Amino acid sequence: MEKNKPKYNQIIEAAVEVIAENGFNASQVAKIANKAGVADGTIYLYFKNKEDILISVFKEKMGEFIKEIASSIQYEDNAEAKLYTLISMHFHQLAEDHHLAVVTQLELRQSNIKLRQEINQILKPYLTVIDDIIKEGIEENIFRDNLNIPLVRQMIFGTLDEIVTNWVMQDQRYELISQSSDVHAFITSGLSVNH
Amino acid sequence: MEKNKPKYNQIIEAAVEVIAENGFNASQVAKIANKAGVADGTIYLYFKNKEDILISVFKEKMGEFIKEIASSIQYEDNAEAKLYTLISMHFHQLAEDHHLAVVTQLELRQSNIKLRQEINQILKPYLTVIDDIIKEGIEENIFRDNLNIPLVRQMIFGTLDEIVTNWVMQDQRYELISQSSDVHAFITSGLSVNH
Amino acid sequence: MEKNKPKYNQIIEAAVEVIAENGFNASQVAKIANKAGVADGTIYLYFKNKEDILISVFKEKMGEFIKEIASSIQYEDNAEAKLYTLISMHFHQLAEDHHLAVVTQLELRQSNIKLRQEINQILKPYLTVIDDIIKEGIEENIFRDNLNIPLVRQMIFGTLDEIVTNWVMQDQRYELISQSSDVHAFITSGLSVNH
Amino acid sequence: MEKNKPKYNQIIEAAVEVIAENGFNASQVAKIANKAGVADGTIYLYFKNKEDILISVFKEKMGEFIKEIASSIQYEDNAEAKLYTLISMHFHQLAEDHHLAVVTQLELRQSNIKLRQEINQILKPYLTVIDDIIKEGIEENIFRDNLNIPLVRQMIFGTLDEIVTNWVMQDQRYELISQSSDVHAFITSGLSVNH
DNA sequence: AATGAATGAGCTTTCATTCAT
DNA sequence: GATGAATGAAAGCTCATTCAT
Repeated sequence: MEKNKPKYNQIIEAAVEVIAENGFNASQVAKIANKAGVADGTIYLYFKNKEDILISVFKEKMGEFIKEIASSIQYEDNAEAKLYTLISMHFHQLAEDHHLAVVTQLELRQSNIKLRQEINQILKPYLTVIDDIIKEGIEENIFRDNLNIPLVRQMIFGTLDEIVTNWVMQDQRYELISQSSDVHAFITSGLSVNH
Repeated sequence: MEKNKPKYNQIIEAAVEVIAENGFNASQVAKIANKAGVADGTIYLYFKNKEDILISVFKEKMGEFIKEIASSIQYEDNAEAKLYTLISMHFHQLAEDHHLAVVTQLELRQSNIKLRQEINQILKPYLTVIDDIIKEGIEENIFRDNLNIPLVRQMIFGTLDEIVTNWVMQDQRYELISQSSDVHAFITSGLSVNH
Repeated sequence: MEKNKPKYNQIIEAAVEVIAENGFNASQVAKIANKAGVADGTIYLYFKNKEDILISVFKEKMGEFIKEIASSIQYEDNAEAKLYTLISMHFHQLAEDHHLAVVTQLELRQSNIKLRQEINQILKPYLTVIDDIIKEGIEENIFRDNLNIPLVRQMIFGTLDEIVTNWVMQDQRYELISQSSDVHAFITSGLSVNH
Repeated sequence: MEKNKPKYNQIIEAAVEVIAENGFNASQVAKIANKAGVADGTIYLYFKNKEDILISVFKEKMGEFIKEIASSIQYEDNAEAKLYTLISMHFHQLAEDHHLAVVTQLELRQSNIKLRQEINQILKPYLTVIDDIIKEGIEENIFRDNLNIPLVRQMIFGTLDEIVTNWVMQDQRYELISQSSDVHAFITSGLSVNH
């Protein structure tokens, strides 16, 4: 897969749009090809099959998503600040890109188990970022040192994910980003050492 | 929909098994009919279409799920105890029913948006139960009084849901129920007044 | 495969016609279904897949072909007479059924190796009939007793098959059946004890 | 068709190998180009289309095949000896070249009628060689003078062809060349005057 | 002459749903 | 009410061929 070829990116972008507009099951390869301005067969020069398009969409988009967050938090100097940045950037990036939000929160969940496991692999670096913040908080003596890290990570990710999914399912009728503070307060309360 | 007819329940039970065993996409109406011991056409005497089977499955199973929890928490006498019971029963019921856990956490998510919105409607009573616990906690002066209730509810539900989904996707290789205390501690720390 | 259902036979007959008219490669399932007067999907109630149609066509037709020959030769009372009947009936049956001749001599040869091996299995009973005639001729002291039976059988079958194929490929412009005597003379000369 | 260019022959040789290894239907132009070490498009500088490659393969290979036989028999001084040489060389050449045997006996038969008619044209010189032997045998008073020459030629060619095809389809598990004597004996008995 | 990226027509098979019995 | 044979629309993928470079 030659990712620097322009057609590769055309197809990825077209796929995001088509999936967001038509839903996962109604996203025929022909529709994606048409929106990308290439022939059906061209898709198969860049992707192994339809599933490969979907995985690649998620990989590319999630890669950018994580990179943005990772590069933003590196300048924050404690775990609480990093967590706040992670939460607000998580909300921010999805609030900014309507298609992406629909695709990640709703459409990609409709894939089969095998595909979801691949998606989980792609998510791992993000989960590692969360883990690292928790560990740093423990070292900084901000968070309790008896935390079950995988469990805490699931709680954090589950919270963020559910909030975004709800927001998307309610047609994004309310302000997502402004909830960052409340969410951050909730999570840090749950993790903090009792002073 | 004549729900007291025995065939209705046969079909519902068959559907849960077939979906759990074959996955959402490979759950043909013919397979469900076969497992239920009825003819394909008979399905359509009890359900409008395939989607209606799935919604009904979720409605029936979720109804029982919520009823169990609601009846258990009514005897607890404060919000923290109720929350603990809700968490442990949530985990308990899904840990006990392997098929149900797979169907609710993985398979039903593969449905389209329209179906998922119907599922969300069915979930509402459960979310109301959570809301009521939060409100009670505020009244009892156990939880802070400035909580954004819908947001808190999303965080609680998101946390529980993500933890169960993770557990199912890892083939239920670890003990789910024993995590109740940690999860309860995390959530109540996030909500409590005194820290 | 329920062979007494009328649709099964409709499809077999339609398949022979469609293959004879359009050739093997241009014989779409849709064309066969159309000619048989059934829906495309109905084909798959009676046949596993397209290849199964072709094998079944050959099996059914070859079954009749062999049965006719076998029942005709049983009343002949020596190997030479039996061989003559076999030759003339072989020619006769294919000369009578234009579609069948095209399908067996030309179209079915275009199948892949796997299919051809299945076809060879179906042919076996016919080859056994030939073998039995040779053996009988040896016992009757009409044919030489040092014959390599598999080789002789291949020579007989190869001769008949090539003659029919030539006749079909030349658009059946000459009389096939009338060649029976010459062919019979050639073969028996090759097999006879030298008197 | 510039047949003396090296790429022409590279493509022909590659085609024989690819067809023998993959079967007729799985022999994509791209595979042949790849094995020949040329670009897909280059194929079309030397051949009109895919069918033209196949016809050319047969033409080239059959040309050599016939030339070998024709030059060998010219030194034999009677029809019986010539026939023996023809039979043994027919077997010998195919037994020596595994790929060629598979391609001529199995794979090229899977082509459509039009292609097979072209192949038949290419075979004509070989059939003429057989005809000439028969005529010579009649003149030499070795063979009967009332022979139907085209029919006899079909019987001879059909016999040889069927024997080779059988041998190829049985994975060449037995010795082909050693059958020459039996086959020769069978055929000459069928043709000879004196019995 | 040579390349190889791009094209797009073409076809088997599945399965939710119907309806005559 | 119950059946299950029949329906037919729908879509992913392949591959021979082209043509701009």
